[in-house]
Amino acid sequence: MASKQKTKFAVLGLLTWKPMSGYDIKKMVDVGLSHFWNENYGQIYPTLEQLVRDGMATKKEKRITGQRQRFVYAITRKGQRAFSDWLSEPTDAPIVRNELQLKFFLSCKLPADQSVRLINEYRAQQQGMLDEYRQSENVLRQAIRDETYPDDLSRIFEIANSSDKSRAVHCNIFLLTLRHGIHAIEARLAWCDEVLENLSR
Amino acid sequence: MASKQKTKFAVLGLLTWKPMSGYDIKKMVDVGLSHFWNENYGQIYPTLEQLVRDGMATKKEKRITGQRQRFVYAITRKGQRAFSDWLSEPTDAPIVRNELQLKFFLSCKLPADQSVRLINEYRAQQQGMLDEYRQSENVLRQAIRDETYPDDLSRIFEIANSSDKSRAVHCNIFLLTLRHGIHAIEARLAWCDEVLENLSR
DNA sequence: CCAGTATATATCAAACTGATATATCATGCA
DNA sequence: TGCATGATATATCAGTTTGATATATACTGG
Repeated sequence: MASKQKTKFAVLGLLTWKPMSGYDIKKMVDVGLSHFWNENYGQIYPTLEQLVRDGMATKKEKRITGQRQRFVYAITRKGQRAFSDWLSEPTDAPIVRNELQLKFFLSCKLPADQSVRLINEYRAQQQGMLDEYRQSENVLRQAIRDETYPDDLSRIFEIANSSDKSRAVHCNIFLLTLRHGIHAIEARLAWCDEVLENLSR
Repeated sequence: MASKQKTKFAVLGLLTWKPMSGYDIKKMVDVGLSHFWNENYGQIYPTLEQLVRDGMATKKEKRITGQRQRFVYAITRKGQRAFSDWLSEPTDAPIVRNELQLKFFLSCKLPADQSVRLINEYRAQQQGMLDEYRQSENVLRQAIRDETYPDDLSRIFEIANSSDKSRAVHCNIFLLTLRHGIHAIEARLAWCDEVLENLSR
């Protein structure tokens, strides 16, 4: 198999922001990238080891007194080059796995109320996600406008960086990618309405 | 591990339409479900065997003279029940892996023209897909309106079913799920414009 | 009659997933 | 003070999934 190893570049990319531990990386992905990406420990830790072996990252134990053992990884020049090369390579089209679409598609021979039920559940699920995203959006917009970084965000930025200027940049990129997620959900909701109308005819 | 085995239900669901071979199933997924699902032979053939072992499908060799060996699988009562049960179970939220979003996110510290280049490429890629989808949409809409099924579609429906009434139902479900894909792409294009505007400020 | 393509089944190493095991430190509260 | 709960942190692994490839037959046009 040709292998894609996107994880490698995701990790490398995050390390260009600042040195991190495997745990930090996981949290970063879960908090900030979850609507378009995911990684898991089973992938992160071996990748980190591999990066060290390939000379793309260095591993250092950071034991702050009275704190748990931490291994912090930093990107090397070679790693930066590999990351940069990857950015210029052709980008795969988005990959989607939508279980609802599958169920809906496969139910077309069944009574219509079955399909309506599926759509209504999907609608509710997506609306719930939209509410959450909108809340995050408001927090981010306010932070950017006021140049203040409330507790909700401090956690993320503690990891991501320190300086106020970096915070602004980070807030902005979080907001921009979140907007992608919001657009995607709104599209799904619009589709639900369209289908519901089609089914009621 | 708890195992998901969605493939099992995807296969079962397609077999509720009509008996098919592994090859048929793969083609069906590639042609009609590709914008929200994918399966591969490495998953389909073992799943088919497993379904037979579990008494959820039957395997029959259909050797039409002068044609290649074919194993056609049909769903059993037990299989139908399993499929029906799955439909009622909670549905996973859509899973997305968007490499462009990842690159864009990770590039926020680099010069803005890098980001602009990424977005422009994404835009072009998505616009290309939209053109294809729109073309399929037109074919499907025309087929439904005129109750005629042109060559483009005959291939799909040869697999999917025979009667004209079933064709209409199939055309409709293909159209409805295709609409989901179109909404999704339009949302991505709208996001591109939004970001481009943000970056130029 | 031959090359290229479509049909069709099958397999496998490599990669990925999600859950779990282990351990340390912080916090509140009874 | 002790003790449950939760956050921090690293690590592993069985079970799943992926994508590529091997094999073979039939069809199609030049």
